[in-house]
Amino acid sequence: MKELHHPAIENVALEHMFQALSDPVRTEIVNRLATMTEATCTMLNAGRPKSSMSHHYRVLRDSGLIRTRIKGTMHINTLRRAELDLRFPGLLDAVLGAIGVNAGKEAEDEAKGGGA
Amino acid sequence: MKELHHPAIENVALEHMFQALSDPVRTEIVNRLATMTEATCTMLNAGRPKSSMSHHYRVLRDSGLIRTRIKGTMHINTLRRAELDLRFPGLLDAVLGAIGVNAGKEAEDEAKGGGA
DNA sequence: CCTAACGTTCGCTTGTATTCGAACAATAGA
DNA sequence: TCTATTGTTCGAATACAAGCGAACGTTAGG
Repeated sequence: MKELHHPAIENVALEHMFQALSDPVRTEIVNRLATMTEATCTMLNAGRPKSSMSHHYRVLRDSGLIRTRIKGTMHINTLRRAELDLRFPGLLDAVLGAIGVNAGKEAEDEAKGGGA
Repeated sequence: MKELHHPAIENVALEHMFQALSDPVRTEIVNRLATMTEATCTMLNAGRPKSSMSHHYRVLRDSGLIRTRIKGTMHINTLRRAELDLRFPGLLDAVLGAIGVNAGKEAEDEAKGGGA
């Protein structure tokens, strides 16, 4: 079993978290994980090549935002909610809320023809 | 009077904000502004060359996090707290709290010799 | 053992950020 | 007007991140 690396919660750096969240592909992953609680990589690959997505999972893992556990041939991803809430109280909830707001706005923009 | 550009609050994108916050120099600026309410650029330049710092102010401005108003020869920076709280309720407070936690941790690490 | 499925890792290209000196613009004061 | 001060802008070097095909490793099933 090939273990993947996850930083200890005390070593999670705020800057790395923000960096991880600065890419729309990754905020979308985080957003989905927030509602689905867990998901395999293929469930989250939106038609994109897997090498690209694997890169994003790694960034999210290294930043401390998600945890990936291996079951059979597939990798199951979850948000590290409880741990993160201990480390940075209230932050993840606020971020998830904002991602939701942002996602809503993007949908609006698209409806107005701004996203096409 | 040379006006600087600030995005309208509706056009502030979450990803840009996170990107702006992904650099320790900038989180420090934000952290200081959170306690000082306002500060000129020289007050925030920690011995670094001003062209570098000016770049960071610009990133923070473009991301929507700070506002710079010009008074005489100096530029006075403030956080766009109220506006941001309307756009992403609770986010900025959580971020400021986290930056504080992070800053505290870094001070600890340094005391332990990890930061040298 | 052989093959298919799931993701990671490698190597490369392209694009974007950071850094900093030097030149510039705007204001204040002598 | 001349000079000092405050910050921005330009330009170039360097470093970092995204994207993707191809090769690889691991597990499941035949």
